[in-house]
Amino acid sequence: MTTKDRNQTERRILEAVGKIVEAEGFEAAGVNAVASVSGVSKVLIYRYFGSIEQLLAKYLEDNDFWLNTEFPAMQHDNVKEFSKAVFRAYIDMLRKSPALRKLYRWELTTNNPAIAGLRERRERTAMDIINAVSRQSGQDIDQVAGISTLITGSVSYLCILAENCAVYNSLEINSDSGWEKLLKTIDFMFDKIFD
Amino acid sequence: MTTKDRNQTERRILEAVGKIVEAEGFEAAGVNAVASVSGVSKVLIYRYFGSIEQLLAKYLEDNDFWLNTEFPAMQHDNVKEFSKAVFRAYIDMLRKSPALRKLYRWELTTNNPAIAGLRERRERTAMDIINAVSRQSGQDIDQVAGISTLITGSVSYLCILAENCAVYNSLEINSDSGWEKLLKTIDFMFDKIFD
DNA sequence: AAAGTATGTAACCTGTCGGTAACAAGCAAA
DNA sequence: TTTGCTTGTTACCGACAGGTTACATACTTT
Repeated sequence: MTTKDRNQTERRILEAVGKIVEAEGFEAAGVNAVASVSGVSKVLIYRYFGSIEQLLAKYLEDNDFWLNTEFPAMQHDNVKEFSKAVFRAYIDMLRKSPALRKLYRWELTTNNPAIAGLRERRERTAMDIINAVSRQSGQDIDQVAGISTLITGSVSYLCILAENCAVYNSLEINSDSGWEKLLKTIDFMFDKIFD
Repeated sequence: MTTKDRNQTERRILEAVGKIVEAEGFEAAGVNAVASVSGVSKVLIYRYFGSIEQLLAKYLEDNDFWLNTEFPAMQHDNVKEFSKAVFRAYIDMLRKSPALRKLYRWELTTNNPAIAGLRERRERTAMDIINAVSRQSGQDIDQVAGISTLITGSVSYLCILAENCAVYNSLEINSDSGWEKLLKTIDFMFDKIFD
C-alpha cells in the first residue's frame, strides 16, 4: 500500500478478517493470514489493533453479532405464534450467516473476554424473551427455558454441522426442505404444549 | 524406551493419544505431542501407524465410539418410557466421556474418512431406533426424527459448550441440577406428545 | 526549508509443526 | 560368527507461525 491512509488501511484489515472468518473460521484468522489477504504489512495490525485478540474483538463489535431482528409485539393471545416466529428468525439468521456459524463454532473451542461478553449479552437477551413468554403463557419458566434450549441448542449444532455433513437423522440439513421439516416439528411441539 | 517390544510401544502411543484427546481434543493430537507424551520417538509413529490420520482412525476403532448401551425391549405400551430412557442414556454417555465430547467437537470442524464412517454408523443406528419408535407409536416418522434431532442435537451442543461455558438459558450445564431440569423438560415434552 | 511525526515495508528472530535420513543396538537365523 | 531384520534414537530439514527491529517514505507543523 503506497497510499498513506490509516482509516482505509484499518478498513482493509477488518475486511480481510471478514473474508477469512467467513471462509475458514476464526481459527484461521492469524496475523500472517490477515496480512496477506489484506495486502498490508502485519506490523500495522499490531500498530493499529494491538493484537489479534483485539482485532477480532473489534471485528465482533463492528459486526453486531446478535439478534437484531424485530419481532411482533407479544400479546397474551399470540404467545404461540410469537414463539414460533422467534425460532424461525433464529434459524434464518444462522443459516444465512457463515460468519455467525463460524463464531458459534469458535465459541465451542475457545474462551476469551470477547466471547464471554457475547455470551453474557446472549444470555440476557434470551432470558428476557423467556421471561416474557413464561409470564404471558403461564408456563413454568424452567419449562420455557428448557424448550427454548432444546430448539436453539439443536439449531446451533445442526447449522455448524451442516458445513461438513449433509444428513442428520435423515434430515437434509443442507437444504431448505430439511429445515422445513424441522420447523414443522417445532410448530407441532408448540401446538401440543401451548394448548 | 530401551525395552524392545513393539506391542508395548504401540500401546503406549495409543494411550498417549487417549490422554491428549481427553485433555485437549483431537486437534492437539499431532505427531510431536503424541511422541512427547508417550515418550516414544515420533519415527515409530510413522513406522507403526503410517500417519497421524491412521493413528487416530485406529484410536477411534479401538475405543468403540457409539451407543453400546443396552435398552429395555420396546413394546407397544412402553414407547414413551423407552424413548425417555434412550435420551437419558445419550446424555449420560456424553456427560461422562471427555473423549466423546472432543470427538463431537472435532466433527464440527473436520471431514475425513474416519469421521465419515462414524457418521454413517450413527445415522444407521439412530434411524433404526427412530423407525421402531415410529412404528410402535403410530407417530409420523418425520415427526419422530424431528423430536429426536431436537434433543440429541441440543444435548450434543450443550455438552460441548459446557467445557467452556457454565450457563445457557439459565441452565447450569456444568452441574447435575441443570441437566435434571432439562430431563424434566424432555419428559414433559414426551408426556404432551405421546398422549 | 527543516524538524518531527505518522505511515508504510522488508528482513529477521524464535519456536513449533510435520516429516525424514542416518545411525545404534539388539535378536534370530545361516 | 556373520549376515540380515526389527526396534529404537538423534539430529536434521523445510514450511510456517507469531512477533520485533530497523529503515524508508510521506505528510505537517514550525
